[in-house]
Amino acid sequence: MNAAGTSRSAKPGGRTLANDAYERVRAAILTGRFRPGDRLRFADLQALCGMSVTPVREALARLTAEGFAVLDDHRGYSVASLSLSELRDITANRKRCEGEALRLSIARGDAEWEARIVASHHLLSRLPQGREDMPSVISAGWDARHAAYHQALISACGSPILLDICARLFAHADRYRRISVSLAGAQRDAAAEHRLILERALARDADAAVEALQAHYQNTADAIEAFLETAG
Amino acid sequence: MNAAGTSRSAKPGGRTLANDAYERVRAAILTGRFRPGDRLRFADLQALCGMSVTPVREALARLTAEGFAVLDDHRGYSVASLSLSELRDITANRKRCEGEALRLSIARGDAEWEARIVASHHLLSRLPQGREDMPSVISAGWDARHAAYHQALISACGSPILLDICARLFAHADRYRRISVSLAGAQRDAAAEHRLILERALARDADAAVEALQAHYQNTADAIEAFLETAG
DNA sequence: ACCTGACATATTTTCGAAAATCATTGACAG
DNA sequence: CTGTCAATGATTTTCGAAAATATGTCAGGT
Repeated sequence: MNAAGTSRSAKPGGRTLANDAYERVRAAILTGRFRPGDRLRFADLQALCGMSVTPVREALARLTAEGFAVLDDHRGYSVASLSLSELRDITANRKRCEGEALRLSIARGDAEWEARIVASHHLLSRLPQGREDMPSVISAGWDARHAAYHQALISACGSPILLDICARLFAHADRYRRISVSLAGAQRDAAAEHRLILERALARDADAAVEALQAHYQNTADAIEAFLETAG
Repeated sequence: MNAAGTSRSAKPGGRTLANDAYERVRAAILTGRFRPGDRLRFADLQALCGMSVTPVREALARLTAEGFAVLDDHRGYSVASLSLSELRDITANRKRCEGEALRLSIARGDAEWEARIVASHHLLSRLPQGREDMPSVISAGWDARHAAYHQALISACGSPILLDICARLFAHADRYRRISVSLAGAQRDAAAEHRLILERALARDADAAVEALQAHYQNTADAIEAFLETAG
């Protein structure tokens, strides 16, 4: 019996096998290891996760409700595919929703919120975004810190529902970004943009901060668009 | 073999038992027949839907991802409970998201969009919102037409993601409304507000139409709040 | 060559029971 | 009287196989 969690080897991720399957498949989709359009056969996923069909089925049901997988009745699940129009739709909604959430956070955030965004930005700035050698290991840590920084920025908005909407939009947008990075190799350097957003948020200049955040998302989307048009 | 659908008696709703269970349980939650906080035992739902545990489990996984049920690992599912703070959060986000969607629809909508909102409003106006006698049958039709009208209003916004967000917010808000109506008995008359929104949308006066829509949602929320504070 | 239909295969969907986990009860010690 | 702990019952979670459905193949006719 170790201190944290149980001693069972079969449930690394969550408290149930279904949770474990959910986290594994979700991570594989978001990182691009399961590619857009790929079929998600139960036999494969059972072998991969080392469990029966029931928990896998539950995991795919959740992922489908979140838009990461699609189900064709009696024909099986597959990874949700990418499209230029969806990327643009995600980006537009992200700019609107996260922009509003940032504005609220700047209006309502206290000193602890300031501490959260300073700390999470520091962690992010201390990590290279990615390199040609060992891209996977480094980028795994960077991806997590990048998501944590953006979450911290809007964490004082006071609306759990808005936070949930933003989290979902971020996850979908990040899938586009990670897949285009992993396939294109190159990626742009967003460190300056992240710093600019932080400075303006700390200065409580909502209009300027929101403008910087929206420009950041638009720049990211433009880079992905360029990739999708050539390789997609 | 009849023309539409299969001849199987076991699948009235969707093409699979899991779809059927999903629709049944969802409807029961949204109408308030399954009350907030109620436990959702598999034995009960299996008996109700006439199927085994697997499809029921899949249905509850989907409903949980949509926020209509909550899961406590190894302790079971239950109907999501209501709270004053959540009602206010839903209302604020609804005003923001649907307001923006209506503004986009007014800017982009063509003649077919106009026809949709005129037609759906006509259907809605031809039905009494509810009466003391026979409330359930009448209100079932009214609820559907009410949802259809609000969906039509924003149907030309051009953003599938925004439409999805609005649909989810509407469903959650409508659960609050239906439960408060069914428990309080009385309900306010929103016909004039619906007509005002339609007129301003047809006149392409976006600011005025959005203002009327947001006032409509705020008035509805205020009535529910009054009920929640007394009876909740 | 091309379409049709029956057969065989692959895959999903569902079931019924076993295993695992949680909640409750009641005995017993402090 | 109070708190701990084991035994019991209720419920969730998972499994392995059966049933249902879709997909692919191939012979036969036009």
